Amino acid sequence: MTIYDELKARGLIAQVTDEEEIKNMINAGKATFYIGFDCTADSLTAGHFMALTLMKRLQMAGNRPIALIGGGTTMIGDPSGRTDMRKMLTREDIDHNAECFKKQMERFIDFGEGKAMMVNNADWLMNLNYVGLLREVGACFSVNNMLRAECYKQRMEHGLSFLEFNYMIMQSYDFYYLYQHYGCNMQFGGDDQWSNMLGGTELIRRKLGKDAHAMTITLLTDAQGKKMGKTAGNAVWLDPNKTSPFEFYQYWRNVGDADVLKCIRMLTFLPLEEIDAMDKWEGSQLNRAKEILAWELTKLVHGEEEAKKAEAAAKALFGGGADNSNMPTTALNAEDFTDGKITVIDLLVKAGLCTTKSDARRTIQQGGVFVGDDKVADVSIAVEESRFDGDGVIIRKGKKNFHKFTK
RNA sequence: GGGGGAAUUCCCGAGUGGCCAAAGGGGACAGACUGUAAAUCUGCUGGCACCGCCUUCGGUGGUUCGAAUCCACCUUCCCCCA
Repeated sequence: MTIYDELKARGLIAQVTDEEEIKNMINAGKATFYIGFDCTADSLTAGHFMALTLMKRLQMAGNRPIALIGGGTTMIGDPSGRTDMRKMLTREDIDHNAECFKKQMERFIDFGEGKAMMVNNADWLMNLNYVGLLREVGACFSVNNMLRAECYKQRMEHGLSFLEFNYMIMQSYDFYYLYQHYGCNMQFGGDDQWSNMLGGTELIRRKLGKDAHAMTITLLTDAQGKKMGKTAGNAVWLDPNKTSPFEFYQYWRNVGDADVLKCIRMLTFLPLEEIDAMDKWEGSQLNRAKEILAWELTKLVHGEEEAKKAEAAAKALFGGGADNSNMPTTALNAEDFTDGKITVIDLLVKAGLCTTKSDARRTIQQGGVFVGDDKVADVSIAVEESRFDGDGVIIRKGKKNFHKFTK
């Protein structure tokens, strides 16, 4: 099976500029393509992960990826699909974030000799001269067309600043620049980037009279149409310090029935035949598919060692096993106790299971807290210091949140 | 440049002098039912020393016994005219 057919079979392709051209190019391993990543935070997210896997798939097929870190474009802020303006980041923050991105990508993509490269658009965008840029590319953009672009739609209702309006031009310039300096003939990106990407192919055509191509990746959405890779508004991070491997594993272990196969297909490297076989699974059988999904992704992102631990911890908690050695754990010391005791409320807050004492109190009142196997019946209950000896005490909030305390 | 309007708790959005920690919806969280799923139902959703107290309604000052509500100035945004 060719790489293009595989991408298609996995449901990864959303839109393409010229299917035949693109198919031939990537199947032959002739493409030098780029994907841009704006560094708005200090870690990549599950959303970026899909782009990285695509990069890897194409790399394995012999194509040459360019990972573009958006040190320059992040100074502007992409308005695509957003209802409000992004917070302005300082140059220092952006540089720091770019550095973090770089480290995470290196673990995933082989940047060895001639295999792939990484560039930062701050290197060329930051030195642009306003009038010079306007004269160079300004005439190639039609404001009429730009205002019609899908990516600005939402912003036309709430207001779009001139700063952000220029984002498309910056991204187009990137493509134009990479085409000339690195022979980059294709751009990939999330489907929300489509209009920005076309800006680039258009610019290349007008300035250089050459064809460059663009292809977007299907956005990973759940059955309700919501973007996946987020919990309660927070991203699922690839940085283990921001989202622990266990939490990461649990996120995928908990996806809805309707979404498991789609996720496996789009995100893992399992052979398609194997996935097609799973397609027949139904009902509680799908739990097995969820385990596979969580295992595969955790392994890819955090390594086999961490994936094993996360899986073992999950089995211990939900499957009744005894191994709880990998549970998030906090060690208490003498100051934490008053009169040889510590209240359950304090434990909940300390563990981060509850954000405030009021939150902890409420959760207890609703019967959602357990110490060991015992339901906490009253908000004033405290735990004796001696119980923390040995294996420690496991405190649970709701069905899925655990924390172990030791001394 | 001129005129009009808006800013409320995680989000949307009611609230025009005391009955406001602030309606309603969404989301989140907890309970029941389950398969660590979905749907559904119930509870809950500022903080704390929790029958009480404290801090919030873009910002700063003011009027008043009392302000999310009135006044002044400021900031940001939207709309119309140029």
